[in-house]
Amino acid sequence: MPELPEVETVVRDLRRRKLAGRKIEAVRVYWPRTLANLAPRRFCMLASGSTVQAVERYGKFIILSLSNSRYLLIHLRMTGRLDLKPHAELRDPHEHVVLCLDGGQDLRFRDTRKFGRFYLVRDPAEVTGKLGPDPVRDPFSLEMFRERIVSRCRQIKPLLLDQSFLAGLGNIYVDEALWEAGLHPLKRSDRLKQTEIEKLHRAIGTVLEAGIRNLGTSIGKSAVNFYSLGGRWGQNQDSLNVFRRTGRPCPRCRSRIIRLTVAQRSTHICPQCQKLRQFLAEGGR
DNA sequence: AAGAATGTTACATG
DNA sequence: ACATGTAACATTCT
Repeated sequence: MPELPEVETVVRDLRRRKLAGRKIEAVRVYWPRTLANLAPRRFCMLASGSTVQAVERYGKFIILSLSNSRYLLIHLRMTGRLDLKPHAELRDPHEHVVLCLDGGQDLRFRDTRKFGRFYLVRDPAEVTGKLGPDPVRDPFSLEMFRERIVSRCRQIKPLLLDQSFLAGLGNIYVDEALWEAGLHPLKRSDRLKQTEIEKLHRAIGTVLEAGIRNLGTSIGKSAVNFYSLGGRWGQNQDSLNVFRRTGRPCPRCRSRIIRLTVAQRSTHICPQCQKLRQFLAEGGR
């Protein structure tokens, strides 16, 4: 269930495994709905015979540029994974799309919940065009961030999860960034003070960089977990401060972490460090 | 055994 | 138009 750092980890692994330069010789589709914009026939026709030229990322999308001047955008959604395996290896029942590459390897897309999507397009902007800035790829200036925050009147957590506002954050890193910044997830964006916006801006950079450095967050085992290529998992779970740590002490003040639901998502906060109405706790005025 | 799971979107309502 | 809430997608795990 990858967010920006997990997707970045997959992209780096694909580069390291030299996906660029390989030719797609054939395509097998076992779950057609994975293909978001094309029927399997057309997808196979267009993808087969082209060579992967580069592997990029925007937000949570993996972008493969192909030699036929088309782009394959892959979104892993909740349980999508990519793997490079020998062509001869038996297909896992959850592998829904297989790209057969030259050299005898397959790029296989495995996705238990089947939410992941492939887009094959002429222009990646057809897919990424409505996304907000990517805080790692784009220059992520405080000024621009402040402008975007203040021009909306929304609860801060759902706003940060909104990919058209900012591309790449998901449930884990939003909870972590809000804790880092000391902000309650229901705080309204237009009521954030300059210092709070600065803290949040810095916190987003910090948690994403840590996630990337730690090769992603892998909580638990089995299908409900993040794995990069070759089934390798990340280390960021050991650095989480609040996410799925209900009842454990806040690393900053030792209060017990609590769990609430915000925008249909489980949300973890320190009730002491992340107060909704700080002026009440500080004794009024 | 109901509820939750690291995501997105369509639809409804205010 | 904008904000918010709900259901749906599909499967596995707790």
